Amino acid sequence: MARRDTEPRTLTPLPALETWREQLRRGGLDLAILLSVSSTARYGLEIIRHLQASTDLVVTEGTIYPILARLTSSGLVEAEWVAGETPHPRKYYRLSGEGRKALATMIGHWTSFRRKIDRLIEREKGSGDETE
Amino acid sequence: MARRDTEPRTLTPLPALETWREQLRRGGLDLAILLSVSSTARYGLEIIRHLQASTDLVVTEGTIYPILARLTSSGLVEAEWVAGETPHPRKYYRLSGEGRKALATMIGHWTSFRRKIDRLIEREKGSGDETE
DNA sequence: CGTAGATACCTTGTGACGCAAGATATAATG
DNA sequence: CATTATATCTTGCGTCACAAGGTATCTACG
Repeated sequence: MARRDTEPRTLTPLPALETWREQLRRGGLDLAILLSVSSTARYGLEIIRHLQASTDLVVTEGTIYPILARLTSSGLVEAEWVAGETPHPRKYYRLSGEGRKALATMIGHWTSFRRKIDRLIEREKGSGDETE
Repeated sequence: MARRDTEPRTLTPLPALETWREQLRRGGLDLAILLSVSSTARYGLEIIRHLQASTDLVVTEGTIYPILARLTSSGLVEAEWVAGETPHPRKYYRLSGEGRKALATMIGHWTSFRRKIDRLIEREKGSGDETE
């Protein structure tokens, strides 16, 4: 447990930009996690490592377990304990049937949302934004 | 004030998908609003109409005024009252110098984030997701 | 004058969320 | 027994969007 003890815990009012970045992430986390367990069953820490390795998204334990619990209780993923094969039991999560439908819907929403923001960026970029 | 009185106010536990959609929006709202006032000064209700017209993003007054206040107090936009020319005074918002820098940074973050999610979707889509 | 309607801005109350930090559990090693 | 490594879960904090309701100002009608 000697991991993050060099940082004195974020007490600053967070310079507005940092807070925004965190906000942005929030919207994608559920989607990212569902995608992580969509083709293979994975356990908690494995999901964290998978996201980090494949997308650089850094998710901590305090973040992922509440989300997994929420996704489980709403029926989008199913959890199963697997013990014996590893030193410590692991809880594997996989997408449920309902989750698969939800995921398809979410991907649709994501695509639509992404398009809206991108369109706005392109429109405003070329509409007189020259300040120099 | 007879506008939204047909809907009995959302009391349902929100079927998980709805909550998620709202979460996703959150991350993009600041960005969308900054973009709205980046090339032209606009007042509150005008921003709402502009976003609706150009991107279908529906933002209500209860949402936009707190955000504008936050963006103003953190120095990313500047506000100016304009009275006399219209029946009712309007508060025009425009991007500040600092806001312009922040906007550029945010666009960078947005692009990077979007790429991560898109990559994840493509990877998982083609990695054994056939259930039929 | 009164009041009704339109426009515009702002505030309050509610529920939800991410996350750092810490707690808990298990098994192997010294 | 203590430590280390792995793994899951919980608590406390600050933050946010948003529906609903409130305020202020001008015009129109009688």
